[in-house]
Formats: sequence, structure tokens, C-alpha cells
Amino acid sequence: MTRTGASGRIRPTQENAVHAEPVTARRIVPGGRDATDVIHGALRGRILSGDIPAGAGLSQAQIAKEHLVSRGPVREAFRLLQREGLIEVEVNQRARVTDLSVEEVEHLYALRVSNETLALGLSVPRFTEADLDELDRLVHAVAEAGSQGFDLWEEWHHRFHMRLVAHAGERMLRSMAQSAEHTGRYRKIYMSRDGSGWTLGAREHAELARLCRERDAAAASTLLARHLSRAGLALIASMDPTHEPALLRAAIRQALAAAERSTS
Amino acid sequence: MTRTGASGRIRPTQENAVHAEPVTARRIVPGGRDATDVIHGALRGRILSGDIPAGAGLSQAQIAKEHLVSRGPVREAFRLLQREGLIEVEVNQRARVTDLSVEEVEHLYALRVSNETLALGLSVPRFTEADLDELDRLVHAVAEAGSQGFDLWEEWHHRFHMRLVAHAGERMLRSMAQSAEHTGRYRKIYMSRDGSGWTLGAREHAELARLCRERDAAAASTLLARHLSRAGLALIASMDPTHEPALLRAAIRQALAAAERSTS
DNA sequence: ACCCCTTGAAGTGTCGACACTTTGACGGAA
DNA sequence: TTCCGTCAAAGTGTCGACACTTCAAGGGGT
Repeated sequence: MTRTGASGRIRPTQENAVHAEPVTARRIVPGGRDATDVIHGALRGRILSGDIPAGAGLSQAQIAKEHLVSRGPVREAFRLLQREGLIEVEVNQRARVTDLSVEEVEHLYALRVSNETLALGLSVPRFTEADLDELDRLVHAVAEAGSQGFDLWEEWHHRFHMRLVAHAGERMLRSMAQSAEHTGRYRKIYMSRDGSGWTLGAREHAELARLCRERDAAAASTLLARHLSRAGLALIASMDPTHEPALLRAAIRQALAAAERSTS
Repeated sequence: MTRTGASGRIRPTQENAVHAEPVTARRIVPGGRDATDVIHGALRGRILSGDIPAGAGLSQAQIAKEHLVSRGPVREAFRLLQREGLIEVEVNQRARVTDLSVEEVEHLYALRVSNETLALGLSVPRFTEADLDELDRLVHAVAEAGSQGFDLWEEWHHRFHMRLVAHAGERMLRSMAQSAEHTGRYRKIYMSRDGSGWTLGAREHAELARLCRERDAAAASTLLARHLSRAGLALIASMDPTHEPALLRAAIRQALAAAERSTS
């Protein structure tokens, strides 16, 4: 391979991307992507989509060969994935894709319910007209993407939910995005694709957008809490019907109590 | 420097640790620390303690020289710090220590209030006798450390709060620990060391431990919410008296409403 | 005086090489 | 047969080297 050299930003050669990551054309301008970012994104996508299953082992050498880079950037990408909780790394051993337990999925949803309802309460009074229009557009995009496979739907669905809490500040956003992505991974594996969940979700999305436009923070928060908790409880039940999601139920109670109180 | 070679776990040579990280003897056995971990820990400590101030630039080469390693491990440590939000990195430019805005501090506290009260509610019924004894011990340790400088106090204080929510699962714990550490950084800078905050905090810690022992989840959550929110509001006020912490107030309302409701 | 260009030092991204560890297969002893 | 030591292959942690980028200081032309 030709030496790319320093800051050796990866040239868009045909040979790269052996795994041909579709890479949904995110932010072209604001901040160059180095090899680490490319590999991190590729692996993250493959893990979250289930392409690389939980428990699988990842070898630095192999990933490096697949992407035609040396092991340096791969190691850095691994560290990012490790921090995100997507892989586990022991010194001198191959990295392994993490396998979330029912309990962890439950906790992830509890965090989502608690944080996203909170953030939504803050966001509603701050939405601009442009935000609200964007929300409506996303509602339609999600509905349309629903007929074109899970991955695309998940992508738009995720954007909708992130937009909903966009005014909560970058720090909270990152925290929430992380939980949301993790749950997405398991949704794909456990949820059936053609249940009533989709159409029901679509209706709730539209309703959420409407409540935001009416600046009804309490109602919107309540609906979001129900929306998330129903999805979470269904996912948990499909993973292990005997598991009793105490924390998630507590989070739901907390969110509903807060919304209810804010109306009075 | 002698070649350490592969898996080249850093030997405890005298020459290493130019910066003589005191490294509070954390987990000696479970998982060897490689160079990246050592450097990450050292830098994290120096940033959180304020030794390296916000806005400062960090050069890979310089850090590498200080720790007598090559730039490889330093780069990996930087990735970790970046993901934790402690430094910002642009391609081809030196890393810079992040400077949190009042708003971000507020959001961090909002997350803490929301998540930690939730987690405490789950933990209270699950505490073992050993847990409760450990809590009492930590209460005393915090009080004692209070007379020995901020850093030590912060260390024990942090452990107390983490113990309080220890039964919430590793995933939630990590999320909360991160918020807590960030806020700690700013507490050191902005809070006066010898105010009433310390003794007041100590009394509340003891009270919290007592409520846990009595398995009064609602009262404990309420107290924790007040404890955190008072600290947060004071810190925010000292950073920028004109800032109105809407989100934090919302989080407090949410937490209190949830606790109140769970009693009825 | 001002502006542009060169230039060199400091710094970054990446690579290939080397020392060491882990793993699993093989073969001999019990 | 089962168990344990041997040993090569695969894999990991780290290093020094090189290509490239950034940035600020200086010098020449206008």
C-alpha cells in the first residue's frame, strides 16, 4: 500500500472500504474525518445493526487489513467503542462485542425515559418555527422509511427523537443518543418487523409533533414517557418474559408524576 | 529508554511517572493497566483537579515525553478523554481542555438529580447489611477527609455518592460517575473551601445513610434531590448569578414529584 | 507603511517493525 | 483414555520513523 503519511487523511480510493459502509453522508464539511473516525463509524454501524453479533471477537489485525490501514487507527477506534460500551477489551486479549443483559436494556430505557422527558420539557418552550416544521418533516420521513426496511426506519426514527430534545444542549444530547443507539441495536434483533408497533408509533410521533406546536409541554412529556415505556416494556418482555422491570417502572412513574404536577 | 516491547506493560521503574501521579491505589488486581490507562488516569486527574486549567493546550509529543512513552498510548488516552468530554480535538491541531459553560454545568446537575434519585429509589430496597455499614463508614471518611484538603474530600465524597446508587447496574453507574466528576472539577474552582457547605453536607450524608437503613426510599430520594440541587444551584450562582437554571429546576421538580407520589 | 510569500519549527496522522503474551493443537507420559 | 508440557501461530502493546499540516516569524516587493 502506498504510504499515506501524516495526518494522512484517507484518500477516497476505491480500494478502501472493503466493507463498503454506505455511510449516510453525514456532515461532509465540519471537521475532517481521519482513519480512526472512519473505522469507528464503520464498526459502530456494523455492531448496532447486528451485522457483527454480540459476543463476536474483533481482532485489530483483521480489522486493519479489511480497511487497508495499520493497527494504530484501529486501536484508537477500539478505545472509542470501548467507551461507548459496544465492545469489551481486556489487556492482551481480543476485543469482544458486548452482550447486553435484559437488565441493562431496562436501565438504558429507564435513563431514556427519565432524561428525554426532562429534556423535552425544556425544549418545548424553546422550539422555533423552523424546529416545528422540521419535526413535521421527520414524522413523515419516519413513516415513509417504515416501508423500506428496519435500518432506514431506525435512522430516521433516531433523528426524530434527537430533534425532539435538540434544545437540551450538546452534553445531554450525547448522553441520550448513546442510550438510544444501544436500545436500537436490540430492537432490531428482538422486535418483529411487521407488528402493530410501527403504525402505532407513527401516530404517536404525529401527536408528539402536534403537542410541541401547541407548546403543551406537560402533555408532550406524558406522551413521550408512554411512547418510550411501551417500546421498552415490549422489548424487555420479548427478551425475557419473566423479568420484572422495576427500575423502568419507577422511571415511568417519575416522569408521569412530574408532568402531571407541572400542569396543576 | 529501554524497549518495553509488546504488551509492554509499563514496568514500575523509578523513571516513569515524571509527574508522580499519586494514583490512589485503585484496583490493583482486576485488569492490568497498560500505558494508555496510566496516562489517561494521570491526565484525567490533573484536569479534574484543575492542575491543567480549562483552555490549556495539550501536545501529544509533550505528554509522551513527560511519561517516557511514545505517542501511541498518548493518542489513545486522548481519545478516551475526548469521549469523556474533558478535551476537544480537531484534526491536525493540538487538543484543548474543555471549558464548561454555566449551562453545561447546569445540565450536568440536572442529569445527576434526575438519574441519581431514580437510581437511589431502586437501590434502597436492595441494600445489604454490608452496604449499609459501608455507607456509614463512608460518611465518617468524608467528614474526616474534610479537614485534609479539597482533593481528598472530593475523592471520598464521590465514593459515597457512587455507593449510594451502587445497585443501579454498571451502565447507569458509569453515566452518573461521569456527570459527577465533571461537576467536581468546577466545584473545586468556584466553591470556597471553608463555607457552611461542608458541615451541612456532612449532616445530610449521615441523614441519607440513616434513611437508607430505614428503607425509606421516598424520603431518601427527596433528601438526595435537595442535597444535589442545593449544591448545584450554589455552584451555578457562583459561576454566573444572572443565569436562570430552568432545566435544573425542572429536574428538581421532577424528582420531588416522583418521591412524593411514591409515598401516597 | 503594508501585504504577500517563503520558511522553518512544532505538531499531527500513519506506518512497519519488534518484543512479548495468549491460545490452541500436537504429542508423549501416566 | 486422560492429563500435562511443548511449541508455533495469531494477536497484542509499544516504539521510532516518515509524510504531511499548521502557524507564526521573518523578508522581499510594492
